[in-house]
Parts: sequence; structure tokens; C-alpha cells
Amino acid sequence: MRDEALTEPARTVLRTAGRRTTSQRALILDVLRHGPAHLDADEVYRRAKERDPRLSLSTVYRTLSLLKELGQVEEEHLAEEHHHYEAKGSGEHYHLICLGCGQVVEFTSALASQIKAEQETSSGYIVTGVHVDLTGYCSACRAAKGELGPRA
Amino acid sequence: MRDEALTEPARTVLRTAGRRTTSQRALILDVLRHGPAHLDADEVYRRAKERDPRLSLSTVYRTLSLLKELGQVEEEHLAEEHHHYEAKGSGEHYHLICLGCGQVVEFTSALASQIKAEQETSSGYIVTGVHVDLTGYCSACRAAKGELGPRA
DNA sequence: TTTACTGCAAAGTGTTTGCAGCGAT
DNA sequence: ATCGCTGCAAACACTTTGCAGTAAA
Repeated sequence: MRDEALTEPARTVLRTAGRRTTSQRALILDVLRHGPAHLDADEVYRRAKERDPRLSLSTVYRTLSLLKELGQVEEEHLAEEHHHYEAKGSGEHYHLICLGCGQVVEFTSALASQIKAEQETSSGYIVTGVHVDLTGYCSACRAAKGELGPRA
Repeated sequence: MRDEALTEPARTVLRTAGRRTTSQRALILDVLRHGPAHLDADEVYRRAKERDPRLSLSTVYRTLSLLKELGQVEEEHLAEEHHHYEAKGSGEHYHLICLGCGQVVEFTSALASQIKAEQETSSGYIVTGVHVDLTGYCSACRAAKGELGPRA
């Protein structure tokens, strides 16, 4: 479905927040919105730099941080050493991460929001974010080394 | 699953794996098992160093990595910049993380393993780890700044 | 005795920051 | 014309690694 409503132009987002609209910011947001999900800072940098070779990595970090602050981007702490970023608006989803090849598959589950409700009721917390990461092995990686049987 | 290893002496754990038993390793494992959960490497270092002042931070990292490899310790990627570590054997549990004060509360939920089952069935993955992190604000932090009404 | 392990310091990642010039408003 | 934003390089926090000495087996 087209999601114009969700995907406001960068201009609007920044303006509303009283920030300046710069080509770098529009570019980075565009990379996040149209590229694959779960890009890390360096991937964002490389993709954006193809379109604006003068772009610096610091600007990428500063912009990611700003967009996170503005609620346009979510920073994810997956099972890796660096962070991944993803444009918001694609709806709630969770991650299935292959420890063999690093592939990240998204999934949704009604159970996740049940956990949220359950814990808000019992803990007194207000829950603003739900993160579910399942780690394991995809069928390809299983096939590649699983034929030998489960390791002790 | 196998939980016979709940609190084996460090000696047994290391021996079985063909590694040497050193005082540093036993100490670090003890700190993890008897201290609060979710320590980061530096906290482990500080606590262990109180008991053995000659201990080095590198040894802490090397030992954490080894214990992870041996399945004695789990490395967690919470909503912070560094990793947290936790001795295994305390049973499956998940995290409620306060974005205000950093407090981490553990909880359990039968729904989590339902998500695992659901996804194993539909994705073809073998899931070896389930991580559920809820982020939000604890009641104390809500009280401290929530009096002004809910922020957008 | 052998050689895996340790402490130290130096190097490596990923990320942040100070500063002078640039450019959106 | 302002002053927020950028690029650059240097600084940073966390983690890993090379090496020579130490200690478990």
C-alpha cells in the first residue's frame, strides 16, 4: 500500500521540529526509507555517499541521531557489535536472526503486544517499545552444517 | 532442556572443556553467578578486582568470551552502548528496561515461547535464543517527570 | 617441563565532538 | 546577516591482540 501519510517529506518532518532542511538530511532519510531495512551506519553512509560524494560519516551519525530523536528512525541493538537503523512507519515487526549467515528476517506476532499488555499491568511500567529477537539458524545454514547432527 | 549445569564449580566446567582452571576464571564466574544480573564488563572487572587486585580487564574480556563459548554466560545487547553479561542457569527470562534510570527488571512470560514455536513452524528456522526487551519508563521515573502529563 | 594463560600496552572498532567555514532561513 | 549544519580530524568508549613472563598440568 502507498503510505504517503506515513512517509512525510523530510522537509515537513524537519520543519515541524524547527530544524533546518539540508540536502544531507533529506538524502539520508531517503536512503533509510527506500533501502532495505536494518542498515548500519556505514551502509547508510556508503549508499548516501554514492549520491553525494562529499557527505561525511559524522553527518550520517548526527542525522541518524536527530531522526531517532524526531521519531523517524529506530535504532536497533541486534546480535552484532554495531547498531542498525530503520525508518519507522513500516509497522511493528520483530526479528529472526540467523547466527550462521547474519540474515535478518522480519515477522509480526500478535503475541508480542500481549506480552506488552501483560507486563504493563503487572509491573507499573509504561512500555514504549517492544523488541523481540529470535536467534537461531535458517534452513540454508542448517543444511550447510546441520547434516552432522546437533552439536553437544 | 539440560539444566544439570546450574551451578557446577568452575573447575568442572573448564576441565570438561579441556581448558585450564585459573583463579581468575573461577573468580569471574563467581562474580557473575553471585552478583546481580546484567553486569557489564567493567562492572565485572571492578567487582572481581576487589578480590584480586592484579586482575586485568583483558582477562575479564577473554574470560567472558570463553564462558560464553562454553555456554556458561550469555551476552546481552540491551538498549545501551556496551554489552551486559549474565550467568546462565537462572532460567529463561526477559527484560523490562527503564529509559529514564536504566533499571533492568526481569520477567518471565509463557507467551515468549509461544512466539518461538510460532516462528519455528512458519519460518523453517531453528530458534536457539529468544530475546524480549520491553523499553519504557518505571513508575518512579514516570512520577519524576510524568506529572506534566504524557509527552507526545 | 610444557605451553596455555595472564598482564600490560598498543591497536582496532564504532561513535562522538571541536572547530572553522558553509549555507538555509 | 545570522547561526545551525557540515566536513574534517582528533578524541572517545569499548573491545581485541601481540608479546614476554607466569603458572597449571
